[in-house]
Amino acid sequence: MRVSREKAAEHRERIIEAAGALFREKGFGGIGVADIMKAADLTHGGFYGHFDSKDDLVAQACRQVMALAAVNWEKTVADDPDHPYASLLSRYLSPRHRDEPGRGCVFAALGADAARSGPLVHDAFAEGLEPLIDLLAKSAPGSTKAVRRRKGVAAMAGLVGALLLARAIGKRELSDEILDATRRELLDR
Amino acid sequence: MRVSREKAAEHRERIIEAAGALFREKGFGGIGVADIMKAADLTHGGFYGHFDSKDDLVAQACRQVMALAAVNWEKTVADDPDHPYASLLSRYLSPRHRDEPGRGCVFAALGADAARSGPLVHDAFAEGLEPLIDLLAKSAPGSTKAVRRRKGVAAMAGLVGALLLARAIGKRELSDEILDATRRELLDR
DNA sequence: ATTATCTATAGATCTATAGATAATGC
DNA sequence: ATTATCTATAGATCTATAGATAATGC
Repeated sequence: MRVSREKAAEHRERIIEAAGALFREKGFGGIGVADIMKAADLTHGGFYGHFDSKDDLVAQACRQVMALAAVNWEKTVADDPDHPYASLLSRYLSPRHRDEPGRGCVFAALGADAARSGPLVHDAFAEGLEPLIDLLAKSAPGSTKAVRRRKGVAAMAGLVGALLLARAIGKRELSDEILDATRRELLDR
Repeated sequence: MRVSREKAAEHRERIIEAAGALFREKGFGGIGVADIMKAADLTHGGFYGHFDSKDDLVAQACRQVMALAAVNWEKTVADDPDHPYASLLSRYLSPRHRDEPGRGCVFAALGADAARSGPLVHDAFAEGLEPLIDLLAKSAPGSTKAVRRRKGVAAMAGLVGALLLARAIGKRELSDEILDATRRELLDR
C-alpha cells in the first residue's frame, strides 16, 4: 500500500487540486474530507498524513488557487498589451466565469467563508488579493499612481461583487445585465 | 406548554429574527436548527411546527432581511434628499457595517451560499436585489435613465464586492482602503 | 526500519420525527 | 378536541484517530 515519496508528493498535490475546486463549488463546510479524498482517488484515512487538519488544507488550497490566479491575470495582461485593463475586465465578467465557480475567482466563491475563518485564512486572502489589485492598478487608466491605485482597488471590488450577485440570483436576465453593466461602468471611467 | 396563537406567531417572528442574524454571521450551514431555536428561547423540537424544513427557514429569513433592507435604504434616501447617492454609499461602506455582518447586507454575507442553493433561494435573492438597485439607480447621477440604471447596477456590485473583500482579509489597513477607494470611485463618476 | 496508505471506528453534531404534555379555544 | 411546545431519539454525516498493511529506501 505504501507508495514512493515522489508519488506521495503527487498525491498531496492531487488533494490540494481537488480541494481547490470542491471548496469553491460547495464552500469550506459544504464538502468533507472523505469526499475530497475520494475526488483525489485516495481513502479518507490517508488525509491526516498529508495535512494537520481540514483548516490546514483550506489555507493551503486557497493559497495555491490564488497564486495560480495571479499567474493567469499576468498572462491576460501580457496577451493584450494594448488593452490589458479591458481584457482583465472582460475575462472576469464573462458568463463562463460565472457558470464555473469551481475553476473561478476564490474571492467571489469563498470570500464570505474566509470572513468567518481565522487569521490564517485572513492572511492567505490578504496576501492573495494584493497582486491582483496591483495588476488592475497597473493596467487601469489614470494620470497619477494614486488615482490608478484607487481605480484598481475599486475595480477589484466591482468585479468580485458583480460575479457574486450574478451567481446568487441564478440564471435570469438580470444576471447578464450585472456583468455587462459593471464591465461598461468600470471601462468608461 | 401550549401558548396562544398570538404568542405562537410571535415565536415564529423570533425564530426568523434569530435566523436572519445567525445565518449572516455563520452562513447557512454554519448554524444549526437547535442553536437558532435556542437563540429564540425555544426548544429544538418545536421548530418543525413553524417551518417545513431548514431550507424553508433560510428562504423566509432572507426575504425578511431583504425587505427590511429596502425600507432602511429608502429611509436613508429620504433623510438626505440633497445627496441620497452619497448617503447610501457612505452608510454601506462604513467600518461599522463591515464589522457587524449579522446586522448587515445579506448579499455580501450570504451571496455565495445563495449561489449554491436551489431556485427558491435564487428567486428570493433576485426579488430582494431589484429594489436596492432601483434605489441606487434613482439616486445616482446621470443624464438618461439608461445611464443611471447602469450606474445603479454597477454601484450595487461595487458595494457588495468591497464589503466582501474588506471582511475576507480581516482587520488590516487594506480593509479600510477598499471601503474608501470604492466609495470615492463610485462618487467621482 | 520507516512510512504512505488503508480499514474501521470513536465521538461529536446535525436534520427531522415520534410521542408526551399541557394550555388554548371552540 | 385541538395544537404549540417539549423531551428523546433515530439516522446520517463529519472530523480525527488507532492500528494494520505492505511497499520503499537505507
